[in-house]
Amino acid sequence: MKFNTKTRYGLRTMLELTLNAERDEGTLQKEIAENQDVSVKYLDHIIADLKTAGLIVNVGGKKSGYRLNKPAEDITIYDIYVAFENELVIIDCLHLNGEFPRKQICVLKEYWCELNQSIKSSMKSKNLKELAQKHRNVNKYK
Amino acid sequence: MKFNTKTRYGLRTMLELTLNAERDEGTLQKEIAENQDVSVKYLDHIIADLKTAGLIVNVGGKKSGYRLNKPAEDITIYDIYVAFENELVIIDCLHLNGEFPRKQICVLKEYWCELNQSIKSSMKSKNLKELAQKHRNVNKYK
DNA sequence: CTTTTATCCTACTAAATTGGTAGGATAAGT
DNA sequence: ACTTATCCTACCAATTTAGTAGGATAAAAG
Repeated sequence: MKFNTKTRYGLRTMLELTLNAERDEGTLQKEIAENQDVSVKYLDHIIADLKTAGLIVNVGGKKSGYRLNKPAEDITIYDIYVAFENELVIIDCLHLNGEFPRKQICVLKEYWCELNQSIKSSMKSKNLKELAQKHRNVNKYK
Repeated sequence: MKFNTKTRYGLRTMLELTLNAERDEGTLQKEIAENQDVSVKYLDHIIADLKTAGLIVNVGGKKSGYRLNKPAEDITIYDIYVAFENELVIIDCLHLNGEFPRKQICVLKEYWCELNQSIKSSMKSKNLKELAQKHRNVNKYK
């Protein structure tokens, strides 16, 4: 029961882009790799996933680099999670409908469903803007 | 981000023992295996873990079999989870204190911590007695 | 007291997943 | 023309998962 490193690095990447959002240039892959202490090569995959999910874009030309593809307050932790995994499904059989072969399955399946929903909504309730604000606040006097 | 099958089978096993708690005999491994559609051999591991965790006991003698080792309302989903895994730690570095090498780590770590706590307390807030009652209620008129 | 049956315990394993690295093609800026 | 950044596909070692297998032990039944 763990989140994978892609999601974690992906979240860091997204937060970095959010913090850089106001500045003139976009953010280069190399820059992110250095700040987040991950190889450029591995970041390749992470950025590819974030792009595919439509969360970031690479604006070319002068002052090129990656930028968020929508306002930071419209990107939740769950959006970032889903960029790397499928929708959150904490036990495999959760999507199955219809027959319940085992006598206890109903009530337990219901429980897993509730937990699944609860985790999902926790992740949906936090967006990048909040995180960035909090970060700025924490680092204000340093 | 999934719960493993041991935890799922373990929970089913525990619920079955709860539902059988009032009857005279304990519950045999074989019986559980049949009801839960899992091999006796695999159940071996599951039961071993539950025993090690102190959640069940095997009472010998006449009317032998497994029983809960404490009242059903004192056993939570989280207790069962912990019988199969360690304490819930959704990202590896969560326990680290002290240095934060990356500039964003503070606020993100804080977020992961909160999520971790929230999942934990969801799991702690549901106990076997509630599940069993709900189950009985659902199956009342069948 | 022998046989059967249930539990206990250790070892093994095939398949899937994770966390990357490697190589090169492509494109674009200088 | 050269360099640098991105894009894209393939590969891989280590770990985890979801079991099976074999046999020792204990205890109940006949």
